[in-house]
Amino acid sequence: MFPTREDVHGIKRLEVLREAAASFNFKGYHATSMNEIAASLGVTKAALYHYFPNKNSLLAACFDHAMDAAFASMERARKEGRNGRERLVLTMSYYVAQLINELNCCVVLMEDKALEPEDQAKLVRQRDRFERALRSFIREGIDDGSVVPCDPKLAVFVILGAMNWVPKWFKPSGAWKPDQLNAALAQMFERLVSSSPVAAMASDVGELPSSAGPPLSLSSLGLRGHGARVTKIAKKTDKKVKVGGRR
Amino acid sequence: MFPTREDVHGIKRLEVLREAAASFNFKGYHATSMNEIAASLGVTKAALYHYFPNKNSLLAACFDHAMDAAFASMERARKEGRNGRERLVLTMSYYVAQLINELNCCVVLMEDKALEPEDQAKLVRQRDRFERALRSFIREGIDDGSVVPCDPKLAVFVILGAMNWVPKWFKPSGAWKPDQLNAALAQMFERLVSSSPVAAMASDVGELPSSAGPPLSLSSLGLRGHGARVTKIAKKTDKKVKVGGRR
DNA sequence: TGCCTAACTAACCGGACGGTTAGCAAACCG
DNA sequence: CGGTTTGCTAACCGTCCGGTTAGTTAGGCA
Repeated sequence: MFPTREDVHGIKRLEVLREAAASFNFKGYHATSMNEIAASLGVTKAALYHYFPNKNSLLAACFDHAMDAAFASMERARKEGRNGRERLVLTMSYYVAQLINELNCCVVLMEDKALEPEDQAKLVRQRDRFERALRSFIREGIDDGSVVPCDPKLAVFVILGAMNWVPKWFKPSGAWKPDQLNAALAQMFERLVSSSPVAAMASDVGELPSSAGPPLSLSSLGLRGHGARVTKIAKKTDKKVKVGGRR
Repeated sequence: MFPTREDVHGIKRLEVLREAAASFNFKGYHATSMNEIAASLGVTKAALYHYFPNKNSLLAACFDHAMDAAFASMERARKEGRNGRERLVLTMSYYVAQLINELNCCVVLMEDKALEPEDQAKLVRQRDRFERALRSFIREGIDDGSVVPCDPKLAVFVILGAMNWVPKWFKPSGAWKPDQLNAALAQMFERLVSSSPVAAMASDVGELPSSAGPPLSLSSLGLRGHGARVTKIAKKTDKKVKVGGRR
């Protein structure tokens, strides 16, 4: 027996979650009806209630997933980054990569007010912990000289804002490939906080590596770039997809 | 007769709009009921329909207001800015200042999918025009040397993301005053795109000018900062308000 | 004073949506 | 094969919400 029954259940459950996450991201939680989610999956509304007890738990599961990805990314970045700045940028990079891969979209961090009080409290606790950790990366970076002196709270807000805005304009099926988005965002964040910002950035996201070597290796991100141009790599790759990356 | 009847009507209408904008911003459009808006204003739901034909037109009016502010800010910045970077940063600065003053909150640019098709089309047209103009500020800046070579589209997305995230953590009644927020954001954006980024930023937003001189003069923003620190100005001002600037 | 209109309320309507229930068909298990 | 569980559907229920309507109050104006 290849897939046991519980396996199938788990897989379908994840499929429901992905569809819900995509819809919540696209139209918003309250504007998405259970009927719509079900119809997108080719089932009826009642079927969804075999996998989630109610609509709100679906939203809570989205947030859970996102926060898990966030902390996993941070752990990985903590090990691999060699200073505060690298850890900060890598965290964001791994995070967006993971969310784009696992859910078909990326972030969901809006709509937190739609959660039940207990779920909301849990999310707030986790998110605060995450943001505090990001801020400490900044402080760490200021101390080790990799980050420019700045207000850590504000810097983190600006970066998170740019992150959470991504779903509004980026579609994995668009002209920019996920890896390019990722590299470009990292370059931006890098420049925002670096004590020695790069003197030039990719003048076209299409010029950034689409999937070169080990995903998101430090070198491919152009970290430690300083004066050297990082553009002109992988020129003219992946320009075929025409489905608009925007609207 | 001090206020004519039409004046009163207009004032009350604006009051309705402010309340609606605040609620939409805080809980989201679909999560806000007409009853709630009315109750916050001390009237009944039906009263609202004397000022707006339906709920959706309320949302459309919010977007209209925001886009008007955006274009007005851009026009002002176009005249006052001396190069592409200054025009870009000033646009954002004036924009957030105007929205915080007029509506009690700032931006609303999410929830565009909740608009009626025709309103949505109008918004999309306006927003595209605005974003294209911002991108051309970037290109202009790259040409005149004030902006680092980069992908204009991505840079604008990052900046807009940071802007539109502001309502999630900033409250005008919080510990950070609007002017401080404004100066700090400008400093961040400045650094993000400048061809010669400042070597250090305010390490605490509280250190930034709260309301010094003509609002948002270029000098007070630390534009053209380069190597000189702009912190330590107006130290220890406005630290009294205790209402949390977050949550 | 008396009329008219603007401003507002109380009560109601229809529809949509979250969630439930009953039942059916297939798969699993002895 | 027979009984039980699982996965799902069709139909339904209660509630909430956007919007309407009828009616009341108050101010402007002759």
